[in-house]
Amino acid sequence: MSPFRVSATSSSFSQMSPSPVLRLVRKGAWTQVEDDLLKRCIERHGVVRWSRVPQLAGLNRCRKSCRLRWLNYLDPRIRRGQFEEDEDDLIIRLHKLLGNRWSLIAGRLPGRTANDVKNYWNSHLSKKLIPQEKKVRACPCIAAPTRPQPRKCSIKTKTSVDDQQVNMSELIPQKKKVRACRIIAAPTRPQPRKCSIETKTSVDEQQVNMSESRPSADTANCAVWQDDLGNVKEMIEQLTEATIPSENTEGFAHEGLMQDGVSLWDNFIFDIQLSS
DNA sequence: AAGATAGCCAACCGCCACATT
DNA sequence: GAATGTGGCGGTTGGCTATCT
Repeated sequence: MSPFRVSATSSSFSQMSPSPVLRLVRKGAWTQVEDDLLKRCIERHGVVRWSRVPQLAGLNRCRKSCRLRWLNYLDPRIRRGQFEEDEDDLIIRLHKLLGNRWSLIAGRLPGRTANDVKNYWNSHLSKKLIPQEKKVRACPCIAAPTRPQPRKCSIKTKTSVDDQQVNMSELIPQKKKVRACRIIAAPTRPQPRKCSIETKTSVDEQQVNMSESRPSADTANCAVWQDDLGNVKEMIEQLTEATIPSENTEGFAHEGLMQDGVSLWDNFIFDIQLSS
């Protein structure tokens, strides 16, 4: 496969050249030279607008590629190497609470990136847990969706659509499918973004819609999970304090949970309170 | 030794929320 | 309010490597 592809996204045009001209953007594995250029650029300018980085660094890469490379590989704070047992344990427990919110989970693991955690989960931990999960699923009272799944609602058909998505599509008119899926998923997840007044309102609306569109059994399960989340902040603090020394979590890890001076956990709890 | 298969992981893609124009 | 730009996220892909037959 050629390392060059025609970028068809509008963002790729704008970030690479002032005029929206179709051009080739390099893709695929990064070379040492590219790494060096990107590193030097970040060292010199700091993390400025990612859209400017390719130009500043002299890289023929899109902004997303640069950002990803930095965040997942070049950032000196990244810890490489084997996951330790306590990290395994923490990931498993956090995943139980948060689902596939990899960035949040990674935020509690100093030096680990969301991509690392996700890959590690998919290749190691999920397999480890399959036998346990089967046991749980065998019990009808705790069956399947004890919590709504995080967003995964593209109209695009997939080969492996799980039962839940099928049910959902039956409940929701085709036209509203995409939006409605988000509505169902949203209140169950910590919102990593700033919580504006509009956002709060929309969460409230989401709640209403959720109760309209969800089958009663699911609603009951939702309620169970919300109860479960009642002490989530406390639980996670206990989890991380027990596993990761606090001085480690203060710096890198905690940064991941802060946005514009607002703790994501506070938003998370706020959203949970809204939805209960 | 060689081909097939499985596992890992870096990178890409599509989507979304928010900010700005 | 609509259009556009941007940053960020989770899911998925594809290439490389290790292991198996």
